Amino acid sequence: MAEELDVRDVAAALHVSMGLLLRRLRQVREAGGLSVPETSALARLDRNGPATSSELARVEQISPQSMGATLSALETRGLVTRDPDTRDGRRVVLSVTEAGRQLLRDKRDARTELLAKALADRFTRQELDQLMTAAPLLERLAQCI
Amino acid sequence: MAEELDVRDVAAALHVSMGLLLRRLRQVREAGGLSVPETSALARLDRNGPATSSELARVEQISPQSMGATLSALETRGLVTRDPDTRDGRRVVLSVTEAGRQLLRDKRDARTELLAKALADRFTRQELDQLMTAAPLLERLAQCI
DNA sequence: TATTGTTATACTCTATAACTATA
DNA sequence: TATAGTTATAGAGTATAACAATA
Repeated sequence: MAEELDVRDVAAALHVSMGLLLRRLRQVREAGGLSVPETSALARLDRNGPATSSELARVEQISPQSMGATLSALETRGLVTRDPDTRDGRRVVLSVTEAGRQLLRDKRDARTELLAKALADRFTRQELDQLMTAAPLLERLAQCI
Repeated sequence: MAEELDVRDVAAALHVSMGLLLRRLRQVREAGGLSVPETSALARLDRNGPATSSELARVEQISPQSMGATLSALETRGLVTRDPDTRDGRRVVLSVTEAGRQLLRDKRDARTELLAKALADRFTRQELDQLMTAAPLLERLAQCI
């Protein structure tokens, strides 16, 4: 009983604080910066290697149509390329370009930089460890709901 | 040096996993349920007591206009009331109604329930403790960026 | 002048539906 | 028939700008 209540408290606390944090982060958009879904899709493509739009939509938990729009925006900016699959005419494989990789590596994602700065300035080493421990748990949580 | 890189890793990991989780949560909307910002505003009003629209907008990190729209929706559903401040004609004080309190208490927030269920089913006691430790840190992070 | 709140408008992200092309 | 992708349309959430009322 007490345990179940406790789980609900964890859920509520996480829900509220993540919502607050992401609302704040979404507002950050430097000139030339990427939107949240663009950043997420590009980073995923970089980490996991080439993939189709449908596959990306599945792992990122959005509709194929939404992912298509996001990828079109990235392609227009030269950050990803579309290559038709020669063995299956329906498939189009997306890859990160050198420019896309550069953008990810050159610490130019304004949101992540903002977060990093705040973390460095206002959090102790121990607190950073605690957040680092929580991050993969949050990702796992997203995948199992 | 190594430490600064580490902070950036924490930031990136948090950013990605929170984005994924919230995108997933936003899709959950039971009949009669509240949207994410509605839930957040109502819960805030319940925790902190009566407040004006501007005050709520500040703590929730959205524009006064957006908060006004959210509160109108909550008022239409009878979950909050608007009371003019007799000493300052500009101010309108919002309060949670009994129905609003009931809705918050009766564990009827589908998103938080979904989270709680996943947490109870798939996470160990230790992992729950780690997430509980991280929640207030995330909230603090939201407030200082 | 400064503050609280409202109205009008537009942009971003996402969804669903309908379609084409390929398997 | 089933799958990959595109196009069209709509809705939610948010922003900015302009305004009215009050202090």
